[in-house]
Amino acid sequence: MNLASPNIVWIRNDLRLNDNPALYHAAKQGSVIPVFIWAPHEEDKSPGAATKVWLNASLRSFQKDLHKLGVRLLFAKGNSLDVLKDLINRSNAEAVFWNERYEPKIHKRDQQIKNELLSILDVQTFNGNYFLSPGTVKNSSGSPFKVFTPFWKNCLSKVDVNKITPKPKLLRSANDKLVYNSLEDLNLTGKAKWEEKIALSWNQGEAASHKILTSFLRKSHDDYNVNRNLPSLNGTSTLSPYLRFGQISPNYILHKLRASLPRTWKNSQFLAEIGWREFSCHLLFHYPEIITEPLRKEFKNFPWLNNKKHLSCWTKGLTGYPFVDAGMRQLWQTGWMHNRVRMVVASFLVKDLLIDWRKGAEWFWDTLVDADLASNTLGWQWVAGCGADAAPYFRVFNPVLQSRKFDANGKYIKKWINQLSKLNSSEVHLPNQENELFDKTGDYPNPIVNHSEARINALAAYETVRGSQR
DNA sequence: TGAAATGTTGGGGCG
DNA sequence: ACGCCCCAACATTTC
Repeated sequence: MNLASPNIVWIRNDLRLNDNPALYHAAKQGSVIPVFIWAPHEEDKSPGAATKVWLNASLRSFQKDLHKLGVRLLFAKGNSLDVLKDLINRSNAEAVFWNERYEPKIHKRDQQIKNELLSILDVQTFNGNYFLSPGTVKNSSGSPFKVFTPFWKNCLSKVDVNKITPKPKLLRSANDKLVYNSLEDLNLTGKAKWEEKIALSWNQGEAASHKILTSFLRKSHDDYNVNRNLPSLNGTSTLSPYLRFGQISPNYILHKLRASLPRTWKNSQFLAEIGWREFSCHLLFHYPEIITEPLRKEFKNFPWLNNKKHLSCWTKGLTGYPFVDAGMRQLWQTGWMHNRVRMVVASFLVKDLLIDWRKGAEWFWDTLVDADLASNTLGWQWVAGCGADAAPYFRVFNPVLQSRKFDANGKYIKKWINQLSKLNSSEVHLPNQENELFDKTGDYPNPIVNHSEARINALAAYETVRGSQR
């Protein structure tokens, strides 16, 4: 251990000090050089606009956190291997540490980089962002689970509940002279108003995620099963973007949950939702082609309509179904959408409009601050009925009934659609039906499709899939 | 982590 | 008092 031969910590989706095994072990073995490399061309899918806004703010925050512990976060752009090799040469590093990622292309890239670097120096990689490494959860016949419940049961039986890596107390800086780029040089954000608005509507740091978790466990977890479905409340944790960038880890959440509910934590529906994130990651690891292909092959030739005008109405929140439009506007304005509403807008796109789930996944990928390749892909396939443990195709959400059920007084709708603010709770779920409401709703559009007709069409399309299955 | 269509039941109006 | 019908209300089946 000496300052002349430091350890490089390759920072990726792990912008945290707590429970960060790569950072911790590097620090334990000597001085550290943390580096973030912007290489969007190496990703399975180049990060979307909203994620870049989040990433930008988060990197700034993490830079500060590291600085407080005595080290500078380096920024670079280009090919990851080239940057790492250059940094190794210039710093005389003796080892490189990182926390693993499991998206297919990235995972393959990392394996290649690891092999390449191992001929020069020591490389240590860790599973820091999931409970278990993908590939280690199999059923009795040795294949991956395709149904959530048995997967999760198996997961819970294997997970090491005490596995949490301490926060390093002080980091020894290796070399202050090394400079690549500034955060601004990475050009993650422009000066657009929406970018600023999204950046300001959140507090992106690791510390913020801990506050959110603490407050959620104290105030909201008890009523989670009911309140998580009501988008006008803050019944969900809103931790998704923090999990996406590793500002908080599943192990850390589990650690706090167990402290809060020592006897009943295993039954937590909230924890199960983190389980779905795990499930998605493991499935994508085993079936890399599902980013673009349906997991259930019989959906390969599904007769999507892909009406461009309809797609455009959906993205803009102009479908004429208030609950759907409110969700799409919340997404556009904040980079986030309540989970219940995500299911409804997704069902509307895929089933009422018969637009390919991949179009929806693209839009979410670009607009969600928590856009994660595995969760996004599997979530959309689930709604479309072609994924794992998927909603049966004949389960078609009625956007008006969902609205009445989960936003009875229209509070959520009115928050996001100004034109509907004057309607009472019986009018707000489906206005503009050839009646006198027109004066109250301004230019809010009429429904672009009739739901009951759309439902019949969707079921007919499903028949063709069932036919090809035989 | 649906909703619509269809079936069943039982109370009450009424001839 | 009785049978008949209507139709909520609930249950089951189907998509």
